[in-house]
Amino acid sequence: MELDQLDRDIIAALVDDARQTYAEIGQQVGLSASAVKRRVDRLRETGAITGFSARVSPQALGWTTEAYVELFCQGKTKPSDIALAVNRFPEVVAAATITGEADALLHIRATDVRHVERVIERIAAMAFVVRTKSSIVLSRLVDTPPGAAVPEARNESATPG
Amino acid sequence: MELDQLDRDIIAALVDDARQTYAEIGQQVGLSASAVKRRVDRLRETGAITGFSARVSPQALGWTTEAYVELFCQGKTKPSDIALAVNRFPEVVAAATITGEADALLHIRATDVRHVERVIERIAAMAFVVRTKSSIVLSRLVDTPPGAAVPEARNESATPG
DNA sequence: CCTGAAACGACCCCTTC
DNA sequence: GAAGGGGTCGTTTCAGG
Repeated sequence: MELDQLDRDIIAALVDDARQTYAEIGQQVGLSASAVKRRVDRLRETGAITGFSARVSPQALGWTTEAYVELFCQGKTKPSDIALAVNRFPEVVAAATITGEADALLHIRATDVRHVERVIERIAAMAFVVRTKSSIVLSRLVDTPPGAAVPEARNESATPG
Repeated sequence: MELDQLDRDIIAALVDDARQTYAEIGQQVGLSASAVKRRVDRLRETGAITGFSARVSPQALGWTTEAYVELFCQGKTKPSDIALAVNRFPEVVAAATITGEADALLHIRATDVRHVERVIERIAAMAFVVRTKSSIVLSRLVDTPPGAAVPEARNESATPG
């Protein structure tokens, strides 16, 4: 589907604060409340906006430790096998198959380092896993709520330096 | 701060759908709408809930490609230096310093592989960067909206297998 | 523009320390 | 008897058509 600048502005506004009223969004983007609502409804129907969610502080919920784990799997392991397996761990908040030496990269959130260790232990014990390589997160530098940036506008990135 | 089970249930409900009415949430958790609102207000004040956001489909916005990039930096590079530098790239949606060989891990979203390449090129050109090691994401297996799980309840993970 | 509904604040009640 | 948390009600504002 096609998104114009107004759609992108509306999305950016909703990513910033999903509880704004349509009138408030309208003021920001230069539309009436009704027009904004029509566009938001359309954006939801077309799947550009998939829902609305509360942003929570993992720390406040007790998730103080995170880690990235590279997964090295047996030759014939299917991505769907990995997906099925890691989905059973609530601690695995993200996972993807990747290029390079490892087959997959997992992002884990846990209550402490000991907890991370237990989860990795269990994952490593799965049949198709040959070995794992973990990195504990020391400090988070960036954690962007996605969707604010605008690829099509060709301002792909600032030009640092 | 202290979170009881009611707070956790309310958070889970809001993570699932931030646009539910207080009355609806109240039905789920067993409270009146007013009581829910009071708790939500408190959760926001204390920082457990940091805001409300629209969930967007990166694909629909044109971000079809992602990559993870390990950063190897010069000996005396400070985390804040890395943070400052990578924050200028809207394509860097997450970054953290980590244990292991690499100093930091970046998560990049871009419009296509060529775009990823350009961003990595620019990052690699930064003064403190010695080298980079990139992995393109082939397929995303898990992408959890964080906050649904409940660490304190001691159901740390399913027991797969 | 109009209607129904939700948010919001005020007030009272109950419990607990 | 003071403080914290919950329920009820009335008013205002927003969503939705």
